Amino acid sequence: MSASEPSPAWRLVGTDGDGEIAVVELDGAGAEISRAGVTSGGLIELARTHTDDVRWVWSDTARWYPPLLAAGARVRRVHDLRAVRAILRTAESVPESARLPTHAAWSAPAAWEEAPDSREALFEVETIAARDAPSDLASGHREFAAQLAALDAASGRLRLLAVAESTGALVAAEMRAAGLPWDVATHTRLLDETLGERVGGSRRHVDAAAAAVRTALDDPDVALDSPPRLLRALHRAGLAVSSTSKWELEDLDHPVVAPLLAYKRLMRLLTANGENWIATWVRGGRFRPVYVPSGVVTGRWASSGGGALQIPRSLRPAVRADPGWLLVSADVAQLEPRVLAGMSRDRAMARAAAGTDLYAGIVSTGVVTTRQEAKIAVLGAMYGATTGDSGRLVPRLRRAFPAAMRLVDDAAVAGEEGRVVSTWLGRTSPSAGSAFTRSQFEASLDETDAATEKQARRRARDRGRFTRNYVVQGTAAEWALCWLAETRRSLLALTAPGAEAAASGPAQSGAPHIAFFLHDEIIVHTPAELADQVAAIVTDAAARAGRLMFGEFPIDFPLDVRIAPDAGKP
DNA sequence: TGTGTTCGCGCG
DNA sequence: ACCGCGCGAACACA
Repeated sequence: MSASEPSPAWRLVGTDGDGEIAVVELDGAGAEISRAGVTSGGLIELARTHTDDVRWVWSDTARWYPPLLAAGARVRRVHDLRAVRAILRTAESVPESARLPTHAAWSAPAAWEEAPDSREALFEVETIAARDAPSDLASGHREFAAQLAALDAASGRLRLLAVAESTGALVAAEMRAAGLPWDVATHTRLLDETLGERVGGSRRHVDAAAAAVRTALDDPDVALDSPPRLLRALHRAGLAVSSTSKWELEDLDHPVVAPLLAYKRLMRLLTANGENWIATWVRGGRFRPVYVPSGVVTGRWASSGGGALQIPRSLRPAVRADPGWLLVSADVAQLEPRVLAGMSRDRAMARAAAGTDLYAGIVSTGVVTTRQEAKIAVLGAMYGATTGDSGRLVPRLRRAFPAAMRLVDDAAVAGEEGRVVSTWLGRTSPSAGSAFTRSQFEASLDETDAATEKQARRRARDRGRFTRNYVVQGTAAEWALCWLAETRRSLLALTAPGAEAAASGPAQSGAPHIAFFLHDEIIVHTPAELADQVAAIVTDAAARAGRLMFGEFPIDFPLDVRIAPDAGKP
């Protein structure tokens, strides 16, 4: 948010009264400097030639950016009105006086206001909001002015979040346009190795596992794909299980266990990522999912189509660079406890995180004796575990890292009491739903019964675990967004010192591009000769993200970086 | 025949 | 059992 300058600070694009595209240059305060109508070709030309630091403003990146990308044009910086509005509408750090006005066209439908505890309603609203974000100039200008005022009145951290969120929207569109390089031959080979070769309409190893299950159960007709019928078959065989789930079967000592688990594993791969998946989702050597930035309430990304965020690790070798290109794969170890240390300013925890292995660092403080115990304790602290090994170990963590634990414990109490919580940069959790509120009210009445009280306590605990995890998962998502944005910025600077290079799309110009992003992991597809520089950029971006988020507080974000033709892990 | 729910499992 | 997701298959029901 720069001060008023003679040159334009913002470039608002939208449609005019006739549905034609117009571009308005705005000064730092958001006041109009000039206005011009353009054709769609003219807009592309504008994006190609204007590689300055003027920030584009538009209603929705998913609406405006794909055509530019298809024409090989990219923009450097953007303010995405839809994405920023979603943050500002609920952010606690925006004072009441600066809250966004409810414009009919932007606001959520009544269904959402009335049923805030319905995940389905939320999904509907987000879908409608994305489709219906008004793209006309007048709405955009009015909305932008309101957002600038709200951001001015909010914290600097929320302004950082608005920028990071908008940049994330750019990356999501760019990743879809570029696609993830996917080698069908490798994928097919992995399927053949794991599932066995095709026999008729089936697979050899799948058939063998199914036959072994039927033998072990002495039941030639057992239905393996129907949980209820399989459960009855297990009961007939004398197995005392309440479900057919993997974790329950693992503990049993019975000859059916091994082949049944194998069958489940193979069938999962076949149905989720078999030939059908390849035929549906891979075209021209690229997997192109739709990424949905902030599709998760915590601010994490979601995806739509092809299960982009659930690609099994066993198929990672099918992510394969083009000839002459390489993949730089980087992920950060134990991201969530590291951001917890940063946001709680817990110096003891930061010291434990100083090496590359936070869990080993915790062991060396003496609070637990093994790495596995450290891991279970930390995950339990962030998820709100109360029972088992995890619940038993958490109190030790509370003594060793009081500041960190107080932060998550406070978040849990807030949730149990029906309050909202916010991430480090200021994304605020959804408010308690009507079912929660009604339940707590009914339990508070004099004539309440034990069942109602029990139900209310359970709902309170459930919401407490959600808000406890929200602050950590959401802040981790913010760190990752900063990392992504810093990586993108440096990659652009690496290959686009002049206007010409920036004018070309990534694949056409031979420039490195972000090909995949998954919570705490980035994959860059790059010409081989630039791979070392890209690895340095990704590493440096992680350090920058840490400073953007937590200033000089000494918390490390060490990366595992791998340069290879494929994205498999050795 | 189509629609919505539940289970189970992949990812972090 | 302790957070957040997407997706496919089976199934209940219209």
